[in-house]
Amino acid sequence: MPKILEKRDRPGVRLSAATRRKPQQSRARFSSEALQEAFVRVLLERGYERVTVREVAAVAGVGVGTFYEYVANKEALAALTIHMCVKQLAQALQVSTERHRGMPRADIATAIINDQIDLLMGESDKWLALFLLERRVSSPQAYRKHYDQYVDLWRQALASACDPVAPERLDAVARMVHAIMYGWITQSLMTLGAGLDRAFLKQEVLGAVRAYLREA
Amino acid sequence: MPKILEKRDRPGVRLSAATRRKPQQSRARFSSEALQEAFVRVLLERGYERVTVREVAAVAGVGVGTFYEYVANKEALAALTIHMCVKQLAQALQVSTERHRGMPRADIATAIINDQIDLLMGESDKWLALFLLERRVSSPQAYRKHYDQYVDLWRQALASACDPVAPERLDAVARMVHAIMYGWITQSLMTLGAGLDRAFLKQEVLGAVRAYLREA
Amino acid sequence: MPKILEKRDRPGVRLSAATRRKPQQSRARFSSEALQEAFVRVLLERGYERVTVREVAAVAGVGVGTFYEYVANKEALAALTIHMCVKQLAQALQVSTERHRGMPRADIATAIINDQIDLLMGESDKWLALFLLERRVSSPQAYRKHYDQYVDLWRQALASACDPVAPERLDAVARMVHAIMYGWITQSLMTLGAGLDRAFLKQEVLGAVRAYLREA
Amino acid sequence: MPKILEKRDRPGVRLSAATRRKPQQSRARFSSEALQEAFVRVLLERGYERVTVREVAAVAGVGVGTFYEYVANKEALAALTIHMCVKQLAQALQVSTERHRGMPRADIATAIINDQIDLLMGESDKWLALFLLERRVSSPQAYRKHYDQYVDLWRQALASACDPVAPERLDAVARMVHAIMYGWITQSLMTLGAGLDRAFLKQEVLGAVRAYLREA
DNA sequence: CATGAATGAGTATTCATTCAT
DNA sequence: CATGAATGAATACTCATTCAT
Repeated sequence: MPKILEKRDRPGVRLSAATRRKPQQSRARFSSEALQEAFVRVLLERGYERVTVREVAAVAGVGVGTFYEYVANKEALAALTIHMCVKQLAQALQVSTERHRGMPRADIATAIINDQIDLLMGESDKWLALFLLERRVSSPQAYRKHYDQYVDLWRQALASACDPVAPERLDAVARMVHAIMYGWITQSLMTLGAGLDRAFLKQEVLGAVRAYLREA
Repeated sequence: MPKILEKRDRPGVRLSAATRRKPQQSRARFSSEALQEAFVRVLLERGYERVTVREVAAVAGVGVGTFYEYVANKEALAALTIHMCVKQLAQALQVSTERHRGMPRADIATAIINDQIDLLMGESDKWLALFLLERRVSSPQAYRKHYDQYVDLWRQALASACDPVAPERLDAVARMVHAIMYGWITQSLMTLGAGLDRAFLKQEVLGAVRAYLREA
Repeated sequence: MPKILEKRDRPGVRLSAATRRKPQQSRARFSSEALQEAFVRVLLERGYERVTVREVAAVAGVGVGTFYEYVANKEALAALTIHMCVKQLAQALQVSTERHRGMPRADIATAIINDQIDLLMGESDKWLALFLLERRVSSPQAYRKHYDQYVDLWRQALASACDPVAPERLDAVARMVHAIMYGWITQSLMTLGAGLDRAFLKQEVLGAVRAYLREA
Repeated sequence: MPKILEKRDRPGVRLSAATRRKPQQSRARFSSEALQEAFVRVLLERGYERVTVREVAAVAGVGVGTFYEYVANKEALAALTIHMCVKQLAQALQVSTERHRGMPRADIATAIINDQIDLLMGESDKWLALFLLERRVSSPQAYRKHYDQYVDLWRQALASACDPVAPERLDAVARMVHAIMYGWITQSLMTLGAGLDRAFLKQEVLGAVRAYLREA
């Protein structure tokens, strides 16, 4: 593409050359993952509005065409990225749940909450960006899908306790526990920033959830 | 010199003629309000992405130029619309708060929650659309601004009870109560739709908040 | 016009309030002149592209409607402004010409050139702006009209000398003298800026014109 | 996903179909040149104000996107077009200059002037359009850049004569010779139209320049 | 499999101009 | 005679996506 006149730096290819993978470098095997990573990187740098397919591809070290070889489109990559992260988190919590099977519901909840907050706050920047992203792009349907997954997690957890919640209350209680937990974390992240204190986060939400469960 | 070029029905203005105000109809006095209303109407019909300035203006019964006479741009109208609704709601709750000054904190909380849910669910379609809109367009800064307003409301409410929360806990408790309330409502609205049962909503969240306040 | 949200400073109304005439202030009598002055002021401040009718009207201390009461449109005001300045200059030179009637052509030319350069360089900023403006807006027709006026001036001057140019050469010589003079001044103004040395300007062009006339 | 919405002939693309290149026709290699050519064509047809990116692209046989792939924007294309033409002309004159090195300054000047007028008047329509265009769009900076290039040409030419201009006068003389030449040609073109007589143009300006050089 | 040049639909925004008061 | 609120035509530009190589 022989440019004659220097165009002011074109939007969409603004990332410093240093951050782009060299073309031809080993990518191939997991281009989808590479694209997700690249997406998160660019997302953190610019915010969703400014993310361009060109730049994500460049950062991932592939051509634009290759981008579409692995991902249906930009929105799909956003959804996929969110989905994979959320799924990974849910799986980790699943393990946590199973390890505490048979214990009192308060202890199970405590464990899940501690684990979740540790997991999220360990990469708080990334998770904040993901929450923000989800707000922007996620449809209510997609939102609901993820949401139900977590509610289900709580349902299982609360049912597996030695002092299980009454079956007819299980659904509502699981929803509420998740609402408290998820609401508290996302809202705190958004209003207090990614740098907030992990201990504070835990202590407060544990207080609320334990109080609720005690009376549920 | 306004050209009278024949304009076959232009793409981008797809709203049925019936829904547009006749031009020259009484406007002028409250164009900003008219634009906000029109915005919500179009938002409900199409979703934010599909909202065009042209259509909002047409529905409001004004010209595009007039749109920009009253609103800086589309995004600003979205922000303004959210802002006005949220403000109105907060003011209504403020009144509610003041009416219950001096009563036990549980009663105050109950009143606020009941009022808020009634207010929201009375126009649940609109509020769902607004929540969705806020998710898409609101910056963390704007989010925080609204958020803090509500936290403040709770702070005042909890401080005005005959059994007030300990001052050193007031902030954290206010945040948590709002997190539970706001998380529960928005998440329920988004996952269960605008048609959900008002009584269920109230009963569950009252249970949680009261339990929390009892131990706070 | 009740604005609810502060719009970032609207384009078109950017001039500091101090520079605007108070409305209702004595204008009336010479609105057209006031508009021309205002136009030049705004032109100098912003460049033609950025001149808006709104601002010119504001600076002139009249309403937009009044602008159109006195001037057909923006372009017409530009043309009028140029026209009036050029005309005034030509008239001044006319006087100069007549004062030197009957003298040798070299002396007449010297006088005209000296006068013209003094006149232009006395307000070099304004004239540079006007040249620039003319370049941007003037049609070849309008250009030609002004041009011919000056050629005519030279024709009269050269014919009125005690050693007049041969009648069959008069036209061509007048054109050329004006071409040299006008080309030299405008090109120097544009490439060397409004701050250039008046003496240098005179000396060089006098040398060229005198040499030419000697052989014409 | 390019929507295949039926597009009745769109307003804003008014060029007769016959003049548009077939899409998919050989382009690619010289899109920038194709765009410049197309630009000149449309310029001649409509005048700068009426030139639209859409039409230039259509005439060049490329899509709008491709336009922006090769050119930053409309104004940049105008500047580029002027720049390339001026540069080409200057190069041709450079050659002419070098061929006459060592000859008397009058002969060198004569050669350059003859060549330049032949070159310009060979495509007088195009050059008139370009002069007009430059008037409209060129910044004083861009103007100066081109101007200095020509002055430099004259400086070299006058210095390479067997009867060179005194070094301390070289600059001023080069400026003046160019001013006479350039002023005469552009002003004649603009006031007398593209159809003027080449011989007349040459004869007059040669007379003036030779007279000047004789005394310089 | 990878590429990236070419594509064009789609929309926000400006500002000169009008005309009811 | 003056006003300025209302108007809407008109156009540049972006960037996701395709498909020939």
